[in-house]
Amino acid sequence: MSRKNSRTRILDAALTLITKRGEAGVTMAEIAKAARVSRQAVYLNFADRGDLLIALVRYVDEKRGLAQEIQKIANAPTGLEALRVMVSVQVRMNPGVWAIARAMDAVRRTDQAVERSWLDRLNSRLEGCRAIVARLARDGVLRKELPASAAADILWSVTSLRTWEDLVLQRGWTAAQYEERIYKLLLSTLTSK
Amino acid sequence: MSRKNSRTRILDAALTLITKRGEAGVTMAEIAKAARVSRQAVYLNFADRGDLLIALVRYVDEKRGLAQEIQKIANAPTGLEALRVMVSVQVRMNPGVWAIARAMDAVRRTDQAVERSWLDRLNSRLEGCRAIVARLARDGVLRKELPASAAADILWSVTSLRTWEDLVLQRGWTAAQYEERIYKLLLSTLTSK
DNA sequence: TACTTGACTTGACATGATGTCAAGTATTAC
DNA sequence: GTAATACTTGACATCATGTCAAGTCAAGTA
Repeated sequence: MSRKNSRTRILDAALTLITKRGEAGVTMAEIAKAARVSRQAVYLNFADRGDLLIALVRYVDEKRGLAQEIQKIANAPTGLEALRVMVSVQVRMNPGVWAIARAMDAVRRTDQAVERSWLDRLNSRLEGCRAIVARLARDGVLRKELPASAAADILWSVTSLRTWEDLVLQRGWTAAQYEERIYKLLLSTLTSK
Repeated sequence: MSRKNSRTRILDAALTLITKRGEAGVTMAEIAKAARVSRQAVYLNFADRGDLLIALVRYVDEKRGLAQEIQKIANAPTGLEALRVMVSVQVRMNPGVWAIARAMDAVRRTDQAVERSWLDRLNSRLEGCRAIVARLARDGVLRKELPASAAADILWSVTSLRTWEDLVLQRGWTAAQYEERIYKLLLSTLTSK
């Protein structure tokens, strides 16, 4: 068994456990057991809990093809189309990602490295939002009285995982409802009709 | 020293520590020390960590006069005014409340009682949102194509502590900017101009 | 064939937080 | 003067994290 095999087995096990049990009380020992590996093997592959989580996010991104999905947004013909595609990408990605995001959020207060990784992702999402707002502005559909930075912040916040969690997981919106209503919200908030 | 004194001293100490240090790694021993009380006194007054947190939210609500603030919303002359007052109440209350909310959110996954208390508050806020939406509908300003339940969900999500945290704490919006922009967002999303 | 190396296992250990228990002390209330 | 109340002190069990040392086992190399 090569190290690589162990490593991905551990990642898969962690992913399954955290996704299924909502992050709470998933212990390193349980992850090791689920990966059919000794607890110490986990520490040989990952420095600590935070390190495992950071690796896990990357792993999930890759597994789900995040990069390609983001490309789809950039490839949209217009700013408005980009907006629509962004919401639709979210709808597809979030169900598989939110549990790991919760887990990171829980640890980041006590783990510098996790906090950095968290802020990294946060910033790159914000960059994406700025790009879309810039396109809206170029297309001349951005509300005149709204500063671009504020528009990007709003887009970023409204399309956050947290909002999705609130509306879909808590309030029971279907994916289709979320997609349509959030798009409309963004339309009426960010654009002039 | 009566029990009541110890109890409020503990609550004040916990409030200060959690508010200052952002909830992470605030230990029962630290709280006890800050309250100049033995660690066991904490367990005599509160069953466990979760119980302390639950008591803490109530304590903060009372201290900050949450009930009166909510009354102000109900007293607003129109639905649109209620909406505005709601946002303004939020701006004033959130800074003193968010740290405790974070702490509860962190524990609720592993603590049934905390989860119940969390859902309680969540539901009562949702009720408040429904009431405002009902007033908007009665005033005839609610968007026709938007179901009241969806409107309430959106209002609830947009005015959540999380959104406030994102925009004010993370993105650095001032209180005034938050108040104005969120009100406008709600206006353009929920009402027909 | 013997030797080394890499990847892992086993089991022990230190640390730190939570929550519990038993026994003692001081203040108040009757 | 006694009993109850509200603590304090100190010990203890439990559990998760992370570390360490020694051993196994298969593959590649001399």
